Amino acid sequence: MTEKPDTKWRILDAAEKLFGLKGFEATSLRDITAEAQVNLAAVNYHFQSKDSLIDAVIARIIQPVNKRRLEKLDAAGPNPALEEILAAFLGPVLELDLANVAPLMGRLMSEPNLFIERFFKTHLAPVSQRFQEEIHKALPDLPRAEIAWRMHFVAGIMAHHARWSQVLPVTSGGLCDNSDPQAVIERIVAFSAAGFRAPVREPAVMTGKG
Amino acid sequence: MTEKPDTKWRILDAAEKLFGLKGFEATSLRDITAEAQVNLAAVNYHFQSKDSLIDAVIARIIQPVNKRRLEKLDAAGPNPALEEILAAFLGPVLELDLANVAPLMGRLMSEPNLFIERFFKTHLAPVSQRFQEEIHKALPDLPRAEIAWRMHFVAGIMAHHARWSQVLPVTSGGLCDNSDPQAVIERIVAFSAAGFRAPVREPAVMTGKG
DNA sequence: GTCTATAGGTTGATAGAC
DNA sequence: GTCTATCAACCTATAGAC
Repeated sequence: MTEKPDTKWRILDAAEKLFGLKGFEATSLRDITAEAQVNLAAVNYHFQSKDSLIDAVIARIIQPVNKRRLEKLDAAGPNPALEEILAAFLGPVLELDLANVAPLMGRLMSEPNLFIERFFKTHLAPVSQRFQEEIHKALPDLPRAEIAWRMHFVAGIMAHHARWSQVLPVTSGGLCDNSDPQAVIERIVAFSAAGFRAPVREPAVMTGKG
Repeated sequence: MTEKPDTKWRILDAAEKLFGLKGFEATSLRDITAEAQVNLAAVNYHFQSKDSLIDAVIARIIQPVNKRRLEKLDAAGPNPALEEILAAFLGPVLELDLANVAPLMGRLMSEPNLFIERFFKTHLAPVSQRFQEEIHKALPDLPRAEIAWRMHFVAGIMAHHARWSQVLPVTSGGLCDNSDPQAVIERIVAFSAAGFRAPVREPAVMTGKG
Protein backbone atom coordinates (compact mmCIF):
# COMPACT_ATOMS: atom_id res chain seq x y z
CA MET A 1 0.00 0.00 0.00
CA THR A 2 3.01 2.27 0.44
CA GLU A 3 4.33 4.38 -2.41
CA LYS A 4 6.52 2.64 -4.97
CA PRO A 5 9.77 4.69 -4.79
CA ASP A 6 11.23 2.98 -1.76
CA THR A 7 14.89 2.21 -1.26
CA LYS A 8 15.09 -0.70 -3.68
CA TRP A 9 13.61 1.31 -6.55
CA ARG A 10 15.70 4.36 -5.79
CA ILE A 11 18.81 2.20 -6.07
CA LEU A 12 17.67 0.76 -9.39
CA ASP A 13 16.91 4.22 -10.77
CA ALA A 14 20.23 5.65 -9.65
CA ALA A 15 22.17 2.64 -10.94
CA GLU A 16 20.43 2.83 -14.30
CA LYS A 17 21.36 6.48 -14.70
CA LEU A 18 24.98 6.16 -13.57
CA PHE A 19 25.72 2.88 -15.36
CA GLY A 20 24.54 4.52 -18.56
CA LEU A 21 26.51 7.68 -17.91
CA LYS A 22 29.84 6.28 -16.76
CA GLY A 23 29.75 2.54 -17.39
CA PHE A 24 29.46 -0.48 -15.14
CA GLU A 25 33.06 -0.66 -13.98
CA ALA A 26 33.51 3.07 -13.54
CA THR A 27 30.41 3.39 -11.36
CA SER A 28 30.97 2.47 -7.73
CA LEU A 29 28.31 1.43 -5.28
CA ARG A 30 29.12 4.62 -3.39
CA ASP A 31 28.27 6.65 -6.48
CA ILE A 32 24.95 4.86 -6.66
CA THR A 33 24.01 5.17 -3.00
CA ALA A 34 24.95 8.86 -3.03
CA GLU A 35 22.76 9.47 -6.10
CA ALA A 36 19.91 7.43 -4.61
CA GLN A 37 20.40 9.02 -1.16
CA VAL A 38 20.39 5.67 0.60
CA ASN A 39 22.90 3.91 2.78
CA LEU A 40 25.76 1.97 1.23
CA ALA A 41 24.82 -1.29 2.94
CA ALA A 42 21.34 -1.14 1.46
CA VAL A 43 22.71 -2.26 -1.88
CA ASN A 44 24.03 -5.49 -0.48
CA TYR A 45 20.87 -6.02 1.52
CA HIS A 46 18.40 -5.63 -1.38
CA PHE A 47 20.71 -7.05 -4.03
CA GLN A 48 23.41 -9.48 -3.09
CA SER A 49 26.29 -7.98 -5.00
CA LYS A 50 27.17 -5.37 -7.57
CA ASP A 51 26.93 -8.02 -10.31
CA SER A 52 23.40 -8.95 -9.26
CA LEU A 53 22.48 -5.28 -9.24
CA ILE A 54 23.73 -4.98 -12.81
CA ASP A 55 21.59 -7.95 -13.79
CA ALA A 56 18.53 -6.44 -12.12
CA VAL A 57 19.01 -3.06 -13.77
CA ILE A 58 19.38 -4.57 -17.22
CA ALA A 59 16.50 -7.01 -16.85
CA ARG A 60 14.22 -4.16 -15.83
CA ILE A 61 14.98 -2.45 -19.14
CA ILE A 62 15.19 -5.37 -21.57
CA GLN A 63 12.11 -7.31 -20.58
CA PRO A 64 9.51 -4.63 -21.35
CA VAL A 65 11.41 -3.67 -24.51
CA ASN A 66 11.21 -7.19 -25.90
CA LYS A 67 7.61 -7.54 -24.77
CA ARG A 68 6.64 -4.42 -26.69
CA ARG A 69 8.61 -5.52 -29.72
CA LEU A 70 6.62 -8.72 -29.98
CA GLU A 71 3.35 -6.92 -29.27
CA LYS A 72 4.03 -4.48 -32.09
CA LEU A 73 4.95 -7.33 -34.39
CA ASP A 74 1.77 -9.23 -33.54
CA ALA A 75 -0.30 -6.08 -33.97
CA ALA A 76 0.98 -5.73 -37.54
CA GLY A 77 -0.96 -8.81 -38.63
CA PRO A 78 0.07 -12.13 -40.17
CA ASN A 79 2.18 -10.76 -43.04
CA PRO A 80 3.73 -7.47 -41.90
CA ALA A 81 5.60 -5.30 -44.38
CA LEU A 82 9.35 -4.91 -44.00
CA GLU A 83 8.92 -1.39 -42.65
CA GLU A 84 6.47 -2.61 -39.99
CA ILE A 85 8.89 -5.34 -38.90
CA LEU A 86 11.77 -2.89 -38.59
CA ALA A 87 9.64 -0.36 -36.72
CA ALA A 88 8.57 -3.07 -34.26
CA PHE A 89 12.22 -4.00 -33.69
CA LEU A 90 13.56 -0.46 -33.39
CA GLY A 91 10.69 1.49 -31.86
CA PRO A 92 10.70 0.17 -28.29
CA VAL A 93 14.42 0.93 -27.96
CA LEU A 94 14.40 4.33 -29.64
CA GLU A 95 11.42 5.41 -27.55
CA LEU A 96 13.35 4.86 -24.31
CA ASP A 97 14.12 7.88 -22.16
CA LEU A 98 17.11 9.48 -23.86
CA ALA A 99 18.58 10.88 -20.67
CA ASN A 100 18.87 7.75 -18.53
CA VAL A 101 17.71 4.54 -20.14
CA ALA A 102 18.88 4.80 -23.75
CA PRO A 103 22.55 5.36 -22.92
CA LEU A 104 22.56 2.23 -20.78
CA MET A 105 20.87 0.21 -23.50
CA GLY A 106 23.44 1.43 -26.01
CA ARG A 107 26.27 0.66 -23.63
CA LEU A 108 24.96 -2.83 -23.03
CA MET A 109 24.70 -3.55 -26.76
CA SER A 110 28.29 -2.46 -27.22
CA GLU A 111 29.60 -4.79 -24.53
CA PRO A 112 29.30 -8.21 -26.14
CA ASN A 113 31.34 -9.92 -23.45
CA LEU A 114 28.91 -8.95 -20.73
CA PHE A 115 25.89 -9.22 -22.96
CA ILE A 116 26.57 -12.68 -24.30
CA GLU A 117 27.35 -14.24 -20.97
CA ARG A 118 24.23 -13.10 -19.20
CA PHE A 119 21.54 -11.93 -21.62
CA PHE A 120 22.08 -13.27 -25.08
CA LYS A 121 20.43 -16.66 -24.75
CA THR A 122 17.69 -15.59 -22.37
CA HIS A 123 16.70 -12.20 -23.78
CA LEU A 124 18.06 -11.54 -27.24
CA ALA A 125 18.28 -14.82 -29.16
CA PRO A 126 14.53 -15.73 -29.14
CA VAL A 127 13.45 -12.23 -30.18
CA SER A 128 16.13 -12.04 -32.85
CA GLN A 129 15.05 -15.37 -34.32
CA ARG A 130 11.41 -14.34 -34.44
CA PHE A 131 12.25 -11.14 -36.28
CA GLN A 132 14.49 -12.93 -38.75
CA GLU A 133 11.60 -15.30 -39.53
CA GLU A 134 9.28 -12.39 -40.23
CA ILE A 135 11.84 -10.75 -42.49
CA HIS A 136 12.26 -14.03 -44.34
CA LYS A 137 8.52 -14.03 -45.01
CA ALA A 138 8.63 -10.41 -46.19
CA LEU A 139 11.75 -10.88 -48.34
CA PRO A 140 11.66 -14.58 -49.34
CA ASP A 141 14.40 -14.23 -51.95
CA LEU A 142 16.97 -12.81 -49.52
CA PRO A 143 19.34 -15.56 -48.29
CA ARG A 144 19.21 -16.40 -44.60
CA ALA A 145 22.82 -15.36 -44.10
CA GLU A 146 22.14 -11.99 -45.69
CA ILE A 147 19.19 -11.47 -43.35
CA ALA A 148 21.42 -12.16 -40.37
CA TRP A 149 24.07 -9.75 -41.66
CA ARG A 150 21.59 -6.98 -42.29
CA MET A 151 19.89 -7.41 -38.91
CA HIS A 152 23.37 -7.06 -37.44
CA PHE A 153 23.71 -3.76 -39.31
CA VAL A 154 20.31 -2.52 -38.11
CA ALA A 155 21.21 -3.42 -34.53
CA GLY A 156 24.40 -1.43 -34.97
CA ILE A 157 22.51 1.69 -36.05
CA MET A 158 20.16 1.29 -33.10
CA ALA A 159 22.92 0.74 -30.53
CA HIS A 160 25.02 3.59 -31.83
CA HIS A 161 22.13 5.99 -31.84
CA ALA A 162 21.09 5.04 -28.33
CA ARG A 163 24.65 5.71 -27.24
CA TRP A 164 25.14 9.01 -29.10
CA SER A 165 21.65 10.49 -29.05
CA GLN A 166 22.43 12.82 -26.17
CA VAL A 167 25.44 14.40 -27.90
CA LEU A 168 24.38 14.07 -31.53
CA PRO A 169 23.00 17.60 -31.83
CA VAL A 170 26.45 18.88 -30.86
CA THR A 171 28.63 16.51 -32.87
CA SER A 172 26.52 17.02 -35.99
CA GLY A 173 26.94 20.78 -35.76
CA GLY A 174 23.23 21.18 -35.21
CA LEU A 175 22.29 19.29 -38.38
CA CYS A 176 20.70 16.34 -36.55
CA ASP A 177 17.72 17.22 -34.42
CA ASN A 178 16.57 14.19 -32.50
CA SER A 179 13.98 15.83 -30.30
CA ASP A 180 11.20 13.83 -31.98
CA PRO A 181 11.68 10.08 -31.41
CA GLN A 182 9.09 9.13 -34.04
CA ALA A 183 10.93 11.10 -36.71
CA VAL A 184 14.16 9.32 -35.77
CA ILE A 185 12.44 5.95 -36.01
CA GLU A 186 11.10 6.82 -39.45
CA ARG A 187 14.55 7.87 -40.63
CA ILE A 188 16.22 4.67 -39.43
CA VAL A 189 13.39 2.52 -40.81
CA ALA A 190 13.67 4.18 -44.23
CA PHE A 191 17.45 3.79 -44.31
CA SER A 192 17.37 0.19 -43.08
CA ALA A 193 14.52 -0.92 -45.35
CA ALA A 194 16.40 0.39 -48.38
CA GLY A 195 19.51 -1.40 -47.18
CA PHE A 196 17.56 -4.64 -46.74
CA ARG A 197 16.29 -4.37 -50.31
CA ALA A 198 19.77 -3.79 -51.76
CA PRO A 199 20.73 -6.43 -54.34
CA VAL A 200 22.85 -9.26 -53.00
CA ARG A 201 26.30 -9.27 -54.50
CA GLU A 202 27.33 -12.63 -55.88
CA PRO A 203 30.46 -13.96 -54.18
CA ALA A 204 33.48 -13.32 -56.39
CA VAL A 205 34.58 -16.43 -58.25
CA MET A 206 38.21 -17.26 -57.75
CA THR A 207 40.26 -17.66 -60.90
CA GLY A 208 42.00 -20.79 -59.68
CA LYS A 209 40.85 -24.26 -60.74
CA GLY A 210 38.45 -26.24 -58.60
CA MET B 1 70.00 0.52 -33.78
CA THR B 2 68.21 -1.74 -31.37
CA GLU B 3 65.01 -3.56 -32.33
CA LYS B 4 61.72 -1.69 -32.15
CA PRO B 5 59.77 -3.70 -29.56
CA ASP B 6 61.29 -2.03 -26.54
CA THR B 7 59.47 -1.32 -23.31
CA LYS B 8 57.44 1.62 -24.52
CA TRP B 9 56.05 -0.28 -27.51
CA ARG B 10 55.37 -3.40 -25.49
CA ILE B 11 53.26 -1.31 -23.11
CA LEU B 12 51.33 0.24 -25.99
CA ASP B 13 50.68 -3.18 -27.55
CA ALA B 14 49.53 -4.71 -24.28
CA ALA B 15 47.34 -1.72 -23.43
CA GLU B 16 45.75 -1.77 -26.87
CA LYS B 17 44.84 -5.42 -26.49
CA LEU B 18 43.53 -5.22 -22.94
CA PHE B 19 41.68 -1.91 -23.33
CA GLY B 20 39.84 -3.44 -26.26
CA LEU B 21 39.13 -6.67 -24.42
CA LYS B 22 38.02 -5.36 -21.04
CA GLY B 23 37.62 -1.62 -21.38
CA PHE B 24 39.60 1.35 -20.13
CA GLU B 25 38.34 1.42 -16.55
CA ALA B 26 38.38 -2.32 -16.05
CA THR B 27 41.99 -2.65 -17.17
CA SER B 28 44.54 -1.85 -14.48
CA LEU B 29 48.10 -0.78 -15.06
CA ARG B 30 49.11 -4.01 -13.39
CA ASP B 31 47.15 -5.98 -15.99
CA ILE B 32 49.03 -4.11 -18.69
CA THR B 33 52.51 -4.51 -17.22
CA ALA B 34 51.88 -8.21 -16.64
CA GLU B 35 50.78 -8.68 -20.26
CA ALA B 36 53.72 -6.63 -21.55
CA GLN B 37 56.14 -8.32 -19.14
CA VAL B 38 57.55 -5.02 -17.97
CA ASN B 39 57.80 -3.37 -14.60
CA LEU B 40 54.85 -1.49 -13.16
CA ALA B 41 56.80 1.74 -12.73
CA ALA B 42 57.73 1.74 -16.41
CA VAL B 43 54.24 2.94 -17.30
CA ASN B 44 54.56 6.07 -15.24
CA TYR B 45 58.06 6.63 -16.51
CA HIS B 46 57.28 6.39 -20.25
CA PHE B 47 53.78 7.83 -19.99
CA GLN B 48 52.90 10.14 -17.17
CA SER B 49 49.59 8.66 -16.15
CA LYS B 50 47.00 6.10 -17.14
CA ASP B 51 45.02 8.80 -18.90
CA SER B 52 48.01 9.81 -21.00
CA LEU B 53 48.57 6.16 -21.87
CA ILE B 54 44.97 5.92 -23.07
CA ASP B 55 45.53 8.97 -25.26
CA ALA B 56 48.70 7.49 -26.71
CA VAL B 57 47.08 4.13 -27.47
CA ILE B 58 44.14 5.72 -29.23
CA ALA B 59 46.20 8.23 -31.20
CA ARG B 60 48.37 5.39 -32.50
CA ILE B 61 45.26 3.75 -33.96
CA ILE B 62 43.24 6.72 -35.19
CA GLN B 63 45.94 8.69 -36.96
CA PRO B 64 46.86 6.06 -39.57
CA VAL B 65 43.18 5.16 -40.03
CA ASN B 66 42.24 8.71 -40.92
CA LYS B 67 45.35 9.09 -43.07
CA ARG B 68 44.37 6.04 -45.12
CA ARG B 69 40.76 7.19 -45.36
CA LEU B 70 41.82 10.43 -47.01
CA GLU B 71 44.36 8.65 -49.22
CA LYS B 72 41.67 6.29 -50.48
CA LEU B 73 39.32 9.17 -51.07
CA ASP B 74 41.95 11.10 -53.01
CA ALA B 75 42.83 7.99 -55.01
CA ALA B 76 39.21 7.72 -56.16
CA GLY B 77 39.57 10.87 -58.29
CA PRO B 78 37.74 14.20 -58.30
CA ASN B 79 34.17 12.87 -58.42
CA PRO B 80 34.09 9.54 -56.60
CA ALA B 81 30.96 7.39 -56.68
CA LEU B 82 28.98 6.95 -53.48
CA GLU B 83 30.26 3.41 -53.11
CA GLU B 84 33.87 4.59 -53.40
CA ILE B 85 33.32 7.25 -50.74
CA LEU B 86 31.78 4.76 -48.34
CA ALA B 87 34.54 2.21 -48.97
CA ALA B 88 37.16 4.87 -48.24
CA PHE B 89 35.42 5.71 -44.97
CA LEU B 90 34.79 2.14 -43.81
CA GLY B 91 37.74 0.18 -45.21
CA PRO B 92 40.57 1.42 -43.01
CA VAL B 93 38.55 0.61 -39.88
CA LEU B 94 37.20 -2.74 -41.02
CA GLU B 95 40.65 -3.85 -42.15
CA LEU B 96 42.06 -3.41 -38.63
CA ASP B 97 43.26 -6.48 -36.82
CA LEU B 98 40.07 -8.09 -35.53
CA ALA B 99 41.69 -9.61 -32.47
CA ASN B 100 43.25 -6.55 -30.84
CA VAL B 101 42.72 -3.27 -32.62
CA ALA B 102 39.15 -3.45 -33.90
CA PRO B 103 37.56 -4.10 -30.49
CA LEU B 104 39.29 -1.04 -29.08
CA MET B 105 38.19 1.10 -32.02
CA GLY B 106 34.62 -0.10 -31.54
CA ARG B 107 34.79 0.55 -27.83
CA LEU B 108 36.10 4.04 -28.39
CA MET B 109 33.32 4.87 -30.86
CA SER B 110 30.75 3.74 -28.32
CA GLU B 111 32.12 5.99 -25.57
CA PRO B 112 31.09 9.45 -26.70
CA ASN B 113 31.99 11.05 -23.39
CA LEU B 114 35.63 10.02 -23.69
CA PHE B 115 35.68 10.42 -27.44
CA ILE B 116 34.26 13.91 -27.62
CA GLU B 117 36.45 15.37 -24.92
CA ARG B 118 39.72 14.21 -26.34
CA PHE B 119 39.42 13.16 -29.98
CA PHE B 120 36.37 14.58 -31.62
CA LYS B 121 37.69 17.98 -32.63
CA THR B 122 41.21 16.89 -33.38
CA HIS B 123 40.65 13.57 -35.16
CA LEU B 124 37.06 12.98 -36.19
CA ALA B 125 35.46 16.30 -37.09
CA PRO B 126 37.76 17.28 -40.01
CA VAL B 127 37.55 13.83 -41.62
CA SER B 128 33.81 13.67 -41.12
CA GLN B 129 33.33 17.04 -42.77
CA ARG B 130 35.45 16.10 -45.77
CA PHE B 131 33.42 12.92 -46.30
CA GLN B 132 30.13 14.76 -45.98
CA GLU B 133 31.30 17.19 -48.67
CA GLU B 134 32.11 14.33 -51.02
CA ILE B 135 28.74 12.71 -50.43
CA HIS B 136 27.06 16.02 -51.11
CA LYS B 137 28.80 16.09 -54.50
CA ALA B 138 27.73 12.51 -55.22
CA LEU B 139 24.13 13.02 -54.04
CA PRO B 140 23.45 16.72 -54.60
CA ASP B 141 19.70 16.40 -54.03
CA LEU B 142 20.05 14.90 -50.55
CA PRO B 143 19.64 17.58 -47.84
CA ARG B 144 22.66 18.31 -45.69
CA ALA B 145 20.86 17.20 -42.54
CA GLU B 146 19.97 13.89 -44.13
CA ILE B 147 23.62 13.35 -45.10
CA ALA B 148 24.62 13.93 -41.48
CA TRP B 149 21.97 11.51 -40.23
CA ARG B 150 22.94 8.80 -42.67
CA MET B 151 26.65 9.16 -41.95
CA HIS B 152 25.70 8.71 -38.31
CA PHE B 153 23.97 5.45 -39.27
CA VAL B 154 26.98 4.24 -41.28
CA ALA B 155 29.28 5.03 -38.37
CA GLY B 156 26.96 2.99 -36.16
CA ILE B 157 27.21 -0.05 -38.40
CA MET B 158 30.98 0.29 -38.47
CA ALA B 159 31.34 0.74 -34.72
CA HIS B 160 29.00 -2.12 -33.90
CA HIS B 161 30.72 -4.47 -36.28
CA ALA B 162 34.17 -3.59 -34.94
CA ARG B 163 32.85 -4.34 -31.49
CA TRP B 164 31.03 -7.62 -32.31
CA SER B 165 33.16 -9.04 -35.10
CA GLN B 166 34.93 -11.45 -32.79
CA VAL B 167 31.73 -13.03 -31.50
CA LEU B 168 29.49 -12.59 -34.53
CA PRO B 169 30.01 -16.10 -35.92
CA VAL B 170 28.69 -17.47 -32.61
CA THR B 171 25.81 -15.05 -32.03
CA SER B 172 24.59 -15.45 -35.61
CA GLY B 173 24.45 -19.21 -35.24
CA GLY B 174 27.15 -19.59 -37.87
CA LEU B 175 25.24 -17.57 -40.49
CA CYS B 176 27.69 -14.68 -40.55
CA ASP B 177 31.19 -15.58 -41.65
CA ASN B 178 33.45 -12.58 -41.31
CA SER B 179 36.75 -14.25 -42.07
CA ASP B 180 37.14 -12.14 -45.24
CA PRO B 181 37.34 -8.43 -44.40
CA GLN B 182 36.86 -7.37 -48.04
CA ALA B 183 33.58 -9.28 -48.26
CA VAL B 184 32.38 -7.56 -45.08
CA ILE B 185 33.30 -4.15 -46.48
CA GLU B 186 31.36 -4.92 -49.67
CA ARG B 187 28.31 -5.99 -47.65
CA ILE B 188 28.31 -2.85 -45.53
CA VAL B 189 28.96 -0.62 -48.55
CA ALA B 190 26.05 -2.20 -50.45
CA PHE B 191 23.69 -1.85 -47.49
CA SER B 192 24.75 1.71 -46.71
CA ALA B 193 24.70 2.92 -50.32
CA ALA B 194 21.13 1.67 -50.71
CA GLY B 195 20.24 3.39 -47.44
CA PHE B 196 21.80 6.65 -48.62
CA ARG B 197 19.74 6.48 -51.81
CA ALA B 198 16.46 5.89 -49.96
CA PRO B 199 13.87 8.59 -50.67
CA VAL B 200 13.67 11.34 -48.07
CA ARG B 201 10.38 11.34 -46.25
CA GLU B 202 8.68 14.72 -46.14
CA PRO B 203 8.12 15.90 -42.59
CA ALA B 204 4.56 15.16 -41.53
CA VAL B 205 2.36 18.27 -41.62
CA MET B 206 0.55 18.88 -38.37
CA THR B 207 -3.21 19.22 -38.64
CA GLY B 208 -3.37 22.17 -36.26
CA LYS B 209 -3.46 25.74 -37.49
CA GLY B 210 -0.26 27.76 -37.82
C1' DG C 1 15.18 -2.62 6.96
C1' DT C 2 18.51 0.71 8.05
C1' DC C 3 22.58 2.14 10.00
C1' DT C 4 27.97 2.38 11.62
C1' DA C 5 32.22 0.46 11.43
C1' DT C 6 35.52 -2.08 9.38
C1' DA C 7 37.72 -5.93 7.13
C1' DG C 8 40.41 -7.21 3.18
C1' DG C 9 41.80 -6.25 -1.26
C1' DT C 10 43.05 -3.42 -5.44
C1' DT C 11 44.13 0.78 -7.58
C1' DG C 12 47.22 4.79 -9.60
C1' DA C 13 51.20 7.00 -8.59
C1' DT C 14 55.80 7.98 -6.55
C1' DA C 15 60.27 7.93 -3.89
C1' DG C 16 64.68 6.38 -4.11
C1' DA C 17 68.35 2.65 -4.88
C1' DC C 18 70.89 0.85 -8.78
C1' DG D 1 65.80 3.25 -17.82
C1' DT D 2 64.67 -0.25 -14.67
C1' DC D 3 63.67 -1.98 -10.35
C1' DT D 4 61.62 -2.63 -5.18
C1' DA D 5 58.89 -0.90 -1.80
C1' DT D 6 55.35 1.72 -0.35
C1' DC D 7 51.58 5.26 0.25
C1' DA D 8 47.09 7.06 0.32
C1' DA D 9 42.80 6.47 -1.68
C1' DC D 10 39.41 3.80 -3.24
C1' DC D 11 36.73 -0.38 -3.80
C1' DT D 12 33.18 -4.42 -2.59
C1' DA D 13 31.33 -6.82 0.90
C1' DT D 14 29.99 -8.03 5.60
C1' DA D 15 29.34 -8.17 10.74
C1' DG D 16 26.55 -6.63 14.17
C1' DA D 17 23.91 -2.84 16.81
C1' DC D 18 19.38 -0.79 16.60
